[in-house]
Amino acid sequence: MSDSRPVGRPLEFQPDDALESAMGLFWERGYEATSLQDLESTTGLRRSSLYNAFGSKHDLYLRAMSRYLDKLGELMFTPLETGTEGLEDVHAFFERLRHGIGKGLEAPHSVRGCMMINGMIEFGGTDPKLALLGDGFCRRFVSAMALALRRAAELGQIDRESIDAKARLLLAIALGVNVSSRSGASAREIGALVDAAKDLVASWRRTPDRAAAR
Amino acid sequence: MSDSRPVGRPLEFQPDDALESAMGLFWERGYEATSLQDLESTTGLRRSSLYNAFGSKHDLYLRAMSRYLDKLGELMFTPLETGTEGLEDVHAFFERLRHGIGKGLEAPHSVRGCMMINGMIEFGGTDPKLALLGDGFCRRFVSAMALALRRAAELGQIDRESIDAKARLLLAIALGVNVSSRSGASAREIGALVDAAKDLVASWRRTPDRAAAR
DNA sequence: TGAAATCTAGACCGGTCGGTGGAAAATTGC
DNA sequence: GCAATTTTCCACCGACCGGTCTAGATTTCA
Repeated sequence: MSDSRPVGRPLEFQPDDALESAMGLFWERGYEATSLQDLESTTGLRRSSLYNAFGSKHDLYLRAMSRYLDKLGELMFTPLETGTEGLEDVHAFFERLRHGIGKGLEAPHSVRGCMMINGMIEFGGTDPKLALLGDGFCRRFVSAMALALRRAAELGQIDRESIDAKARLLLAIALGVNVSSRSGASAREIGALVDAAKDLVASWRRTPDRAAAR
Repeated sequence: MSDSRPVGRPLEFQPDDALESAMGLFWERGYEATSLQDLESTTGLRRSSLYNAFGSKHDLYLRAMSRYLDKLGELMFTPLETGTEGLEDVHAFFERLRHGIGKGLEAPHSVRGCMMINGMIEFGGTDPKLALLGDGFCRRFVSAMALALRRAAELGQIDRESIDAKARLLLAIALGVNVSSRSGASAREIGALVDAAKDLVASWRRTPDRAAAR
């Protein structure tokens, strides 16, 4: 079971580090616009090392995307899934969205949007493996959000009806926020959008008896 | 003032036709993934003719995008701007969105999403001219939507408050719908999303006196 | 008919693309 | 030390990239 120490010359680099910087480049420029030469210079590795470690450019991209999704999931979705506060967890999610998907993912100065969304649009169903990742991403978003909303219903904060539809609507809004972000919207604009989303969520709140609906 | 008939050999093709098919290709594949060779074969023109008529690949792309925006504006935004029905116009907008942005723009079998959104994501602020087009697109969306909502307010259908925020939220949702569409969501899923958007709009309706808030 | 103007066909350009192969370097077990 | 193994370096590959150029075809005007 224990894998023996490999024989031969040892790697001179940390594959994880290389993957991390490759991820950053793909995230910023997309797949087609990133050349092997670009990857060489930002990872500091030669082509052969990259090939040896990851296979083709496309394989490397897929690996980078998976890594991105892992991080994203932990940062954005896990809290939604494990939270116990119902609506507060949903608000917290949008608060995280406001301050940038990049937080904790080492966001650069430039705005990159969400790497998964960028990839889905660039490939547009062309690449089955990427489409699968994209599908998983959307499903996880919806299920995590629905989970939090269902908990909110249990807590009596909102109605039990049409929770899935609500979750899907929030997915669409989050997608929209990311598109806006990537296309250069100001922090103010993104902030306003997040506020609107949170208002929407707040509007689902059951009124204790009759009071202000908003 | 009257431009005289040009001297020399006349064009053997309709520039508009070429632009139309180039638009279709860029729409489907994006900018980087579309080669001059691809453009030659789908337009049926040689490089020199394309260059003669449109300049560089990038110029051609920009022209194609402008054409797309013209059509899109007329099909999607003009009705919103000239409508007189308030909320009904907004519902009609989403109904148009449901049946595909491609309608009237000769949507192909495959799903292409919105060409402008695809472009904004692919370039991500890299290209100033495209960014300008994207900005104009978003602004027009928001202003047209706000116009319709303001008319709805005048008709007493909704409150006058936070109309701009509502319009921006609807933009985010529409962006999200297009992303979902491009990344291969089924017609059913898109339909559910549009339904949720319409429900949201409907929820803004002022209750005549007390009746159902939803 | 001929000069000027414009367009088309397609060969051609240097550069870059993603990817490969081979020799040298570095480590292992023996 | 030696064979085996693996990685690194870097030159090199054919293909294709966006873009240019020239020769010849086709038109208008005189």
